[in-house]
Amino acid sequence: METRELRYFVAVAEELHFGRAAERLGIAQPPLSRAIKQLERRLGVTLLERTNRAVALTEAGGVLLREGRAALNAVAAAERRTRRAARAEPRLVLVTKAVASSELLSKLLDAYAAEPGAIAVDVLLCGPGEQERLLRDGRADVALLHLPFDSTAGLDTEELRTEDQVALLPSGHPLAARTHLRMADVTDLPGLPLPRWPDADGAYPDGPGPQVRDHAQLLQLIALGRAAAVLPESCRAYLRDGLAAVPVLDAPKVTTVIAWPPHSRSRALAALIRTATAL
Amino acid sequence: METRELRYFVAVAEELHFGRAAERLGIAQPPLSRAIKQLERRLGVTLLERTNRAVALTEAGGVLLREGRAALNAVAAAERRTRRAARAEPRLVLVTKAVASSELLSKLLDAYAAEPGAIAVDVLLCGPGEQERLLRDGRADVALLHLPFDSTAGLDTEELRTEDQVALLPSGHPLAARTHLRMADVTDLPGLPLPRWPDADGAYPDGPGPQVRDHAQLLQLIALGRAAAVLPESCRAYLRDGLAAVPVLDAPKVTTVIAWPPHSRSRALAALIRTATAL
DNA sequence: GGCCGGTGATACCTCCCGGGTATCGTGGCG
DNA sequence: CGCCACGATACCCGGGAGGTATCACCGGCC
Repeated sequence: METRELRYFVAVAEELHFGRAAERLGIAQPPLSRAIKQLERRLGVTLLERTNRAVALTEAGGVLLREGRAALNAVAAAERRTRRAARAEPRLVLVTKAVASSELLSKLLDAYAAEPGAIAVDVLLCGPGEQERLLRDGRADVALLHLPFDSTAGLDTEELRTEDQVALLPSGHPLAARTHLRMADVTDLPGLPLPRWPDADGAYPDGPGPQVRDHAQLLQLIALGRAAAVLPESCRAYLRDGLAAVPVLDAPKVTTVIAWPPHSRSRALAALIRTATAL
Repeated sequence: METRELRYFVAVAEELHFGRAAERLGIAQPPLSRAIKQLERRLGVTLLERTNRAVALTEAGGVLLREGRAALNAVAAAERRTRRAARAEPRLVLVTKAVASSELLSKLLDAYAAEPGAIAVDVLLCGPGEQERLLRDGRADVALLHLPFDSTAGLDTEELRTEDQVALLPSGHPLAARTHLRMADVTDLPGLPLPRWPDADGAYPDGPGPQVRDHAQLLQLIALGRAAAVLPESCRAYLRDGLAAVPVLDAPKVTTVIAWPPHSRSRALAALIRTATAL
């Protein structure tokens, strides 16, 4: 199976429309029809159910869509990492959520920079759930993830530290004076809904809370008395006027892990991971 | 990058010889030279250092070899899983080491078979270290692995149970009468070396011990007084005349995990995993 | 109910590129 | 010094990927 065939199939499977898929691929519709048919013949498998008005995935087609995307990611990652390896001065790309503990990160970067043979590290900040994709398709080398929120499926990881969570509230709020809270106290505050983050495809789930895209927005909304949030303890570093943090006793512990694609330990990456676990 | 180019490059990178690589690929040498050169031009990266007598990988070439193998595996897995998904009656393929605890496995298979909607499970036995490859290239759906021996890099896992290790000795051996042992007692027994297992590419590492390929061979060798081994406790199930098992107090605990490729949870696989964790 | 429009399939052409054979260039080695 | 091993180059051929034109099918609509 050639990657060209996979790209074509994934396009059709996503659009469920040969014409639009062909346009997206920058080719005409007939060659696309032919390519898909040839792919089906070579596999000996029907991937798409075509009625004259609609295209639908078969069971096997669904499998190939899922697996094909992963395979295309792997190919793209191979290409990107090869290109990057050839650059004159190698760099590491570390990706983490914008919300993450900047204190741990800066300690890590400082400690790594002090290592002999350390190379430059680019820090990439992204929204939640995006890190895994960036690692997978080769745009990033290593990530800081937060369990249990992020999935480590298909990655190698080392635990760095575990912390409790606190509720971030407007400082004037009655609960802000309490010494501790429970999840039940925070989940259903009148007028203070928990915010909604965009999911993998950039859409927001339904619900009451305000839509937020980054950490600054979130803090602003909380300070304005329009939202509350439960965040790892280290977010206390971001406390400022108008914000209060109160421990939430029964919130799940948050574990920060360093994660990297399996089998991709270059010397530089190995050194960074060693530094991180030694912190 | 097309999979054809990747296959060609991997062949050359492994052989470090255009002629042999071409032969392996079933094509002539000139088109192979051309294809590699074209790949290098398109990537803008020198992958191979050719002197007139020898071919060597560059840094970037090494990266592409590693990543390219992974990508080719992913493509092959997509193809195999699609073919399998199209078969009339779906089956699950479970792979485990031949050495593994047959008792846990048979409990798992029985429990799963009793589930509503259970499908047939093929059990594949293989040598150590082979499981990951089988999962990765789509020949298997799920594996039983043993930490810390097997790598779970790039797989999703759930822990099933943890057990101590015992030394398997010929029953006539002086140590066989002891109530317990330490690793130091076992690693350097005169005349009873630990066996050598083949590694990923089928070759045996250098060393004194006899070469073994499967569990039956190993037991036979131990019973014959030609080897000793340290194995998980559950291997007591295989004890027979001529064999004795003695606990090894400071041997690392062995954790059996069920592992599967990330993001590939079909309904049947999810049910099997649920059954396993509920055992 | 016949016509239209949207959609995928077919027919047919072109041209690129992947593959083959023959040969060259070069450096190591006897 | 000449042979040989090996990768590069030159050149040719055929298949197949891609394009255009058109067909076949069917749902909807007046």
